[in-house]
Amino acid sequence: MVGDARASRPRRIPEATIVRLPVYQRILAELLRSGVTTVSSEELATRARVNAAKVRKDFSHFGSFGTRGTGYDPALLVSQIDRALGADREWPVVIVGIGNLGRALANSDGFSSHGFCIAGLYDVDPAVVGSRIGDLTVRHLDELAAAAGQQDRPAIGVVATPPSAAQTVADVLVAAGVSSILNFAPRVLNVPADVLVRYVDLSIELQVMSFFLSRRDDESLAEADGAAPIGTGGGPVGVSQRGGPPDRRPDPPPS
Amino acid sequence: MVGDARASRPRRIPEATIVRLPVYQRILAELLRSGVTTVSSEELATRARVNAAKVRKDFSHFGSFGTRGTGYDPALLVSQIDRALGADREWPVVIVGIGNLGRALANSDGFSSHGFCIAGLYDVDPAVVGSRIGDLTVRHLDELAAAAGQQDRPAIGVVATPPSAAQTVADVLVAAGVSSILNFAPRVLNVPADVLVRYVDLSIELQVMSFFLSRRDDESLAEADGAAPIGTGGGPVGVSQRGGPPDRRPDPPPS
DNA sequence: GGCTGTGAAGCAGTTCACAGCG
DNA sequence: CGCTGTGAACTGCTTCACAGCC
Repeated sequence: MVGDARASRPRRIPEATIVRLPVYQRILAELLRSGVTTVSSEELATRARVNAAKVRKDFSHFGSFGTRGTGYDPALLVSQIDRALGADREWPVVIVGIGNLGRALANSDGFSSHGFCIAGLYDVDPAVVGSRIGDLTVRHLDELAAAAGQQDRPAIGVVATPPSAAQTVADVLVAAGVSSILNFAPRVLNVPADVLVRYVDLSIELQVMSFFLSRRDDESLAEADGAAPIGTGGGPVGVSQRGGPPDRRPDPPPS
Repeated sequence: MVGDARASRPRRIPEATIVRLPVYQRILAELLRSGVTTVSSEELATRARVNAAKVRKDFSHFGSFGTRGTGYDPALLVSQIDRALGADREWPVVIVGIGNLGRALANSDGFSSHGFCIAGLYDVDPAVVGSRIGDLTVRHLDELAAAAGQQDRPAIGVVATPPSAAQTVADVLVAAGVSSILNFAPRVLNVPADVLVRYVDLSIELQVMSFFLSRRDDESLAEADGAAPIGTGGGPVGVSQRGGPPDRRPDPPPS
């Protein structure tokens, strides 16, 4: 809102905001479906379980779409968020590792919605290669390597293999020209500096929960101290949060 | 390190640190297996793709386990991290929603390792209820509700249902006495303030990647500006990071 | 000399609180 | 008067830089 008034150029949106946009979007889409034509930051904040000021600041990073005294138009917001997220293009995704998880992902509709299409399924197990999932045939990983400098090369690679194969697969993906990798294997990946890796890691999530669970136990045992429990403000379990937003959760690094 | 010298009481470990501990632990376990008896913060940092100072500060939050001039003893670190994470206890986990994802989770060894045990699998689909996975039989969700005030009640609940069922399932989990929920459904959950929810959301991850992908495209188009690309320091793609740590990734809130 | 442990500086993200517009 | 948009304060995390111990 200072220099550049051009609404087109996003100019530095914080990553923390980016991660919340899809959540708002989901909520807005639902409101739209139920015929709502205006929504306040307060209303959205409640549904998203965040602070209303955060909602307003998040939106302010890419424009002023609200009407003072009234609120926001869900339809407008949805389209602006789509644009900010780059959902106007379709990114081809390949999934490597067609076990239970890979299959779950392939069937998930997290892809079909919102500008992604599955461009290929890969594995190395002869028992799996050649089988069909939806209208796609699982191919051998070697064929992915061959897809290298092709015009049809994938933009995003999903690693759903056992950890022991993850680094090798990542190498193949990078060689095939992928520039973002979503890694479900519990392993830090080594990739070139210009490739983005994000991690989804069940066992980290569980261990974080374990931490808060035992923390809580410790606290109930130690019901003696001063006034506040230990946490930041009045939070119940140390850092952790009122039914949701311990907001934030890093992703592991590569090996 | 100020007042209480008692090594037992963790005294406020930042959540950001907690999330990295499992990563270090994994790396340390591997080093141990290969017979390494000492490791520097630098070495660990490289493998974890983080800054060495961060590694040292992370450990410093729960004690001084290193030897100056030498490094850390992996075995000692592993045991200390385990303790900090509360891995000395076994937390019973229930999984609700036995589709592809639920099955993948049930078969995953993210549970068996590190102090978790699957205490129950639940679904509502008659085609699934009664089937066996490993040595567990899938039960009807109603039986979970019945498990309420029991001594054997689960500590952690995993929601692996379609989004439309997620809130209902969360309610049942809370009623059954669960105090942490790991939600794989793309939906913000409403739970009481003392229940911790963490979110794992494929479509958010993809959309974040989409953002960075289009961001990058925009940048290559606009190869004109000043010296630095746009990002914080010298990072290649705005915020995003050298092959890994855009460190951080919030979780959506509940509806 | 090497590497840990840690104050202090720096930075990112959140929250407050209010000015400004409808 | 209500609700957005935003400077400014604040909180938490990261990084630097170095003192201290081996």
